[in-house]
Amino acid sequence: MRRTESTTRRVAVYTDGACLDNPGMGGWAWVLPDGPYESGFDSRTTNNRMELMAVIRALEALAGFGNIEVVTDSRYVSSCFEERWWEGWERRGWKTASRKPVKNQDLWRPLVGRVLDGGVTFRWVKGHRGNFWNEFADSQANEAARMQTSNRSKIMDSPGWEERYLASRDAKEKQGTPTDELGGDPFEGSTQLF
Amino acid sequence: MRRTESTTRRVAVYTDGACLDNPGMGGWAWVLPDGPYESGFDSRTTNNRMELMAVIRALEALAGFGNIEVVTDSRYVSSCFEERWWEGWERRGWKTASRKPVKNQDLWRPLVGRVLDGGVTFRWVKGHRGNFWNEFADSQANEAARMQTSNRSKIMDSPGWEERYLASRDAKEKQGTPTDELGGDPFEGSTQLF
RNA sequence: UGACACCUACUAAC
DNA sequence: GTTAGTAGGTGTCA
Repeated sequence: MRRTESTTRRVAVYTDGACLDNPGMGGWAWVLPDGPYESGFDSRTTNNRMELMAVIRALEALAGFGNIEVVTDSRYVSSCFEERWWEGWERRGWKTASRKPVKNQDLWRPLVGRVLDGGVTFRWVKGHRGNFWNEFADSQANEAARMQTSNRSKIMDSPGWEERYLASRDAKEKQGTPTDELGGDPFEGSTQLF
Repeated sequence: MRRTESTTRRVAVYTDGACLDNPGMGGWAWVLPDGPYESGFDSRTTNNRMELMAVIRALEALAGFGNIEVVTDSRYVSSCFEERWWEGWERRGWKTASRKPVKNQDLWRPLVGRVLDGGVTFRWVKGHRGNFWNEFADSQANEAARMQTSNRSKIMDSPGWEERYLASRDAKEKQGTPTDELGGDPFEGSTQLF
């Protein structure tokens, strides 16, 4: 089941979760820079579950891409893979280092499985530090939590949108407008296509 | 060192701090209703330090009163005593609940000490909600911050002014003009004596 | 003990 | 609408 790397081009997806009153009303969102995004909510959840949901739903929606970089501001999410927490969990039968059951296993188990299938990497960015797409995902997750509403870009209903997204992204990068870097204004010289 | 309650009559002192650009140019002020007031400034400070300074300088200037009610609109100040934050700080060696050093210890430590000596209580009022003396203190603190100047009522140089303040306040209250209540205009039927 | 996130509250400003 | 100064807390892991 291991996927071939670079059958498709790499995409970076920004994910974030929000939770009012933690535990409380939650929201999650993922977004492709200058591309489609999706958000959802839960009426009673935790911040960490929403961070996980954002990643899980992103990987589902982006199944058409072979190489996905998940950008999150949650160490809870990124460290699981970057520091290989999941190896200890499996070795100990899904117990933490202090021998208590790992929380949120209903979300962690499928996610770990999907990541082991390959084609998924993680990048951590500090939250609220001016990373435009991280903050965009944050605002979408917050709106979803606050309004208890979902959003989904219509473009994802039309087949082949992945190739068109990659093409438009490459065109913009040739113009010298990187869509994936910290600090730069990704709207500069570009149009929101989706 | 615990003071005897009601050796002297109770006074309410309104304190406030202001800060332009936080951190930036700051000012503080305290005021006794229809009585003396004092203000001061700092060229580079924070809003919270100015709120603390207002209380500290008030308690110094009002040492002649045995029972002082400090009226502030800062939860940062009032909650320290009303919710006993200081107990946790001392228990944890002046660390916050998240194990980081308590900020502004140079101001907090002497203030906590003074309050523990007794005769000081706190009352919180919401800022900018029409409490006349809170807003008066606010305007004095703002002027001090903006002009970087100090003010101090001359009456405080004449000995025994405390008793005269209490007498004049009681006379006004007999006229039915409470000087210490929210919403009422304390200038109604009264003259600024100091 | 550390880290990150998610909040809640008040104030101060822009 | 935004940011900063500050505290209290929970969600989670090593």
